[in-house]
Amino acid sequence: MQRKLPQSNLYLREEELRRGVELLYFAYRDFTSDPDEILAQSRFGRAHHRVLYFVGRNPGTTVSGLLSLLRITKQSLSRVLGQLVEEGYIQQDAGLEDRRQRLLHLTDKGKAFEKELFASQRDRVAEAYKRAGPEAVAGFWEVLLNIVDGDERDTVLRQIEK
Amino acid sequence: MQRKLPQSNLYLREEELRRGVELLYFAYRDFTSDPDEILAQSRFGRAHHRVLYFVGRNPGTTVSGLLSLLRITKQSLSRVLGQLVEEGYIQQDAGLEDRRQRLLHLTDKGKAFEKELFASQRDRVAEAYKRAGPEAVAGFWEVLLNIVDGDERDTVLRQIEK
DNA sequence: GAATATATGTCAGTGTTATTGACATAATAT
DNA sequence: ATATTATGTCAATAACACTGACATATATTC
Repeated sequence: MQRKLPQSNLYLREEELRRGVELLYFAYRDFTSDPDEILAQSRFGRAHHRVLYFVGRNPGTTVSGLLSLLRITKQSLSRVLGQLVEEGYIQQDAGLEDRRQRLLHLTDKGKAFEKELFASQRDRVAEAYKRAGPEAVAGFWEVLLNIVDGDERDTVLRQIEK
Repeated sequence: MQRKLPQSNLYLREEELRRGVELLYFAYRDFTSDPDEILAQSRFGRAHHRVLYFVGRNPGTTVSGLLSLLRITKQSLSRVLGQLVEEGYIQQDAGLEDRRQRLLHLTDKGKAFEKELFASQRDRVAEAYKRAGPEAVAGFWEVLLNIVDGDERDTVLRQIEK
């Protein structure tokens, strides 16, 4: 746990906080540029990537499951998901117990594309982990998890522990 | 430095990499939602926030300085910057040595607004730092810096050490 | 069985942020 | 004088998100 800082260290504290804000901005900017380059060659964008990614990680999830995980509207998802289904990246099956539901799965084509997109980020993150070392990586996870909304941490933990 | 993992740990490694990808996604999503809420009450968006932020951090920077830091096009910046100047958040002065340049500064109004926007993220990040502790924070910085493009790390370091 | 709720889909309109390409102006450098 | 640089601007386009309204099929409840 962090020791209480004396008041006189408020200036230093602000610098540390701005450092976090800025590193998050720059890291996220570069981290998303890898898949963006691949996506630019197709008619897909970042939103399609997110859907492919989370359907891949949660096979059999439903439309509303995706909606609450991604926190976008049904109309936004509908366009993106519709294109992915139409072009054969995602397969929809009627729910077994509740036939109103659409259970979502990646097709082989979808799996291959997701793998390619993930690989571009995997290499960057793996290299960063290697350079920073395992203890830094643990701190990286810890701080990021605490930046997530308090009432969403359980959802995120369930997701990353799959 | 990370020890070499045996081949049999490749599965674990992929889980660790996906954890980083997912935490970055969720943390960034919530981290940007704070200023977004404030911005939604004005006619400004996330792009305006970034310009306010980096002009505030680099008083006297030029248009091309901002362009290379933010990596957007002149046309995209032009619209956003123009609105901020017109509404009195940013002041432009002709360069002292090169009068073609526009040296950019926040006005008092701009400083106040930037402060309000930053406060919303500061509280979130400060709380996360406190919960995770100083060692985790150091790891958080280290990994994020290594996620940034190699050829941009110097630029980012110069920025965060201001 | 009828009424209500849920899961999903769809239509029309809007706004923000970004892009590219072309061209213009003013100031500096050669 | 000419070329280059820093900035600004116009027009067109695209991705991604939003709201509001309405439709359909299936489940649940009274």
